[in-house]
Amino acid sequence: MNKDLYIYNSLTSQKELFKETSANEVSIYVCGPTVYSSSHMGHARSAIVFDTIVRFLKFIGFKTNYVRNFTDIDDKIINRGIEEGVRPEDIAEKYKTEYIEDMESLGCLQPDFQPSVSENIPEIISLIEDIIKKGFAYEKNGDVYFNVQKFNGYGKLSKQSIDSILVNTRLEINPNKNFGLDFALWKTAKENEPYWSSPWGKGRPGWHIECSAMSRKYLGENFDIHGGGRDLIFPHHENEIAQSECVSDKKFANYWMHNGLININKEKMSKSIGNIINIREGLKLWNKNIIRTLFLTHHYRTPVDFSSKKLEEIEKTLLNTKKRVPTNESLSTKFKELWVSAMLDDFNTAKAFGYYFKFINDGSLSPETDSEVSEFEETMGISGWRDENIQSKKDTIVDEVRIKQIIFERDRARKDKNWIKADELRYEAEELGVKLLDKEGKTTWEPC
RNA sequence: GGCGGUGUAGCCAAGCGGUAAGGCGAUGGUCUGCAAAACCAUUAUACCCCGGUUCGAAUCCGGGCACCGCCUCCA
Repeated sequence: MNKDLYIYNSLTSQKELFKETSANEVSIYVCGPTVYSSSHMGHARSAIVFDTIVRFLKFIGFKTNYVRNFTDIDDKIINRGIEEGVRPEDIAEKYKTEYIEDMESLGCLQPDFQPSVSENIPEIISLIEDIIKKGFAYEKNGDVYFNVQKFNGYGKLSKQSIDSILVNTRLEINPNKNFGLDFALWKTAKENEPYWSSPWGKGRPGWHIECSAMSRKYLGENFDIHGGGRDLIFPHHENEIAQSECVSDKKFANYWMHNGLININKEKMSKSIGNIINIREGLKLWNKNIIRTLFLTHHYRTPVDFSSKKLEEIEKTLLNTKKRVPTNESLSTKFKELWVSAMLDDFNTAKAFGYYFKFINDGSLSPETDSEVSEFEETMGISGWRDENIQSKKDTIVDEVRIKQIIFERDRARKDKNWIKADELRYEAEELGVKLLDKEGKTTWEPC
């Protein structure tokens, strides 16, 4: 079987043959959440995509060093704390715990490391000192800023020149900055804000520097894969590159992977529009296998429309697949070969799922005698789903006593071959929101 | 405006130079009093438009049109 793995690299805008820096190991850093509110479907997609990628890398024999951070020091957390009259660290702790629980509910394996900014302040300060020493940053009134113009490759990830960014960016007016695009590595604490002591006074890290510091700490100055949502390309990842490479003089991440974003009913999901779907709310309605399958039947780089119509379709697909658990003895050795080769081509889960459905619906797989199906399901993180009740929960309130009465009456009518009466009773049940099912001489019902 | 991306059946979605995966839906059939379920079968000479390269293009190149994202906090 061909073992070459190709990855689309956002930095070069093309698929490249993957070559690990350390034999048979993959180091991967994925940007995690800023913990100031409940995590949403966007976090879910990113986590599921990279969870599946890591599972697959393991499956083909790599050892993985997978790091996903928590940004637990941030203006938004502080603001939230002020709003709620709670200490910022309590806000962060609450949503960190929630996030970990949510990821587990979604069937995502824990990363090898889940560091937080608050635990890495010394590393951050030391990195900022290195940047200043190299002449790429300057201190002004207790703030430290990165000198964007000094860094040669600035804009290489987002494919923009400093000039074009300058023209097209709304810049905050900040007298401490030498240049509009310079960004903060360290910010002076205002009154009542949490702070850490530093060579530049009491303050806290800026956004971006934490990922440079933590990836350096856990994976080294040069590592294999850096991932995150598309929306992080600029400025977050662009700034990470600048901060890291100016110090190390090495390439930061070899491969940049960016997952596509979520739309809700064809509209962009965003904080400003306010159409965020929380993971917890989603999981009340949709089983994790349905959510995973929705995401994984799309290529990770394309947008996904998250709608109940779509989810219902996936539910039906999965239900059908579940019913068609193959029992025959035919062996289709091609299945594994095909889905693995799809995955080797830039983690094409959508194509892999196509083979999965095809082979199961053909009845040409037999999980009892062959581990191929479970191998696939394990890699996609939907293992064991056949044992679970994947049906969505419809909270229809029904009058069970009345339904039983209808069933009884209809049963009698059917024995009398009074089909007109029987049908009338069926319609009556439907009006009560219930569908009657005649199975093996017995009548059952389900909400419709 | 700058940069990036997308346009494939009713809907969703793979495909990335060799003659259109898969899912949902729909239609016909078997079965059932009727339904439902299940099973069988059918369901794009065709990939936004116009040119070009090629023996061959949904796939590459040029030019349009439409939609989306980033450029502001966001996964």
